Amino acid sequence: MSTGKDTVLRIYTGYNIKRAFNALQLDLNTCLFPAGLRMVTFSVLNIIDDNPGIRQSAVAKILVIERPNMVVIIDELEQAGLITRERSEKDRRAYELHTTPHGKTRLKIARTSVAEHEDRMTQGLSDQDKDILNNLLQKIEANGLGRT
Amino acid sequence: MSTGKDTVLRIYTGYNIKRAFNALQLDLNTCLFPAGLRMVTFSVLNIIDDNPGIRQSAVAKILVIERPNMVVIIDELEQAGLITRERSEKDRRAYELHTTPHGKTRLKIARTSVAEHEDRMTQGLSDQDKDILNNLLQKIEANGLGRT
DNA sequence: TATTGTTATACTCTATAACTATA
DNA sequence: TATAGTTATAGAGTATAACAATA
Repeated sequence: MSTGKDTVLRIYTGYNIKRAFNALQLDLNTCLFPAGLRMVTFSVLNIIDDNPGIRQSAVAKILVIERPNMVVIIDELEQAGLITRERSEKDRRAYELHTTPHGKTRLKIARTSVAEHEDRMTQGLSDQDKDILNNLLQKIEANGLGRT
Repeated sequence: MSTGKDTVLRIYTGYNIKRAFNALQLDLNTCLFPAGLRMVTFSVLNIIDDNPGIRQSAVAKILVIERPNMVVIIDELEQAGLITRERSEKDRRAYELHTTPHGKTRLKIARTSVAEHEDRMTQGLSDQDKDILNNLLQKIEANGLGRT
């Protein structure tokens, strides 16, 4: 049946997730741009700030990023003066990552922008709706990871 | 507060959507591989089958794909013998796209695989849960598109 | 002039193999 | 031998500019 629309695909949860994610990512990157961050650098900065001294490989594991790709992300954050990379005393192969004061300030600014972005993207959703949504999304993720 | 996890990011709907989407896409592409399709070619084939004679630019608009990128996707589907590309009589600039019998057979097989994939990914979700999820995702998408 | 499809191109994201230095 | 970080590289996916044919 011809509809001229994407009705055939709207039955799929996967399609709806992709469309929502694309719209959301566009808005997020726009709102992070003034802070000099992207979705991935914002995520990494958050993880480092929440886990002082964490290693690159641990960040990579948490965010499911390949280690080679993590290197350039860490480079970018270090060169921007947002994090420090210091050799571990206990394991001289590894680096310990910390947010700088500048990084903490930047993170605070970025979090404010992201909070506004989240409010904008979840307009019309109640707090209960948001909880339900996050819960259902995490169930889907868990169903997928069970297959890895 | 150090948790060693991604708790700081789990408060964001955007992060949960990204994680769910990544898990879902991995599973989908694996399940579409035997049918010789990817997420995007499956989507395009569905749109063409649902809208016989549709133009490339219309498919691109529906799926939010740039026209130059659509060309190679249409090439791929045509070379696989799944669709035909015929000059429009009414507008000699445009092509009219149709699924071939082979394309319809392939689509049927792929839809069965994708249905299994969707069941797998939404395991533990009731029919009502799925409706709620799709509804909330479409609201988020609409909130984003309002900003374009 | 504007539009359809195209080519060329470039930039991001992602994934793998192989190296080094340490363990 | 295994691991942390790195380099090089290749494949997707995505985005823009400019062109030919047609409207």
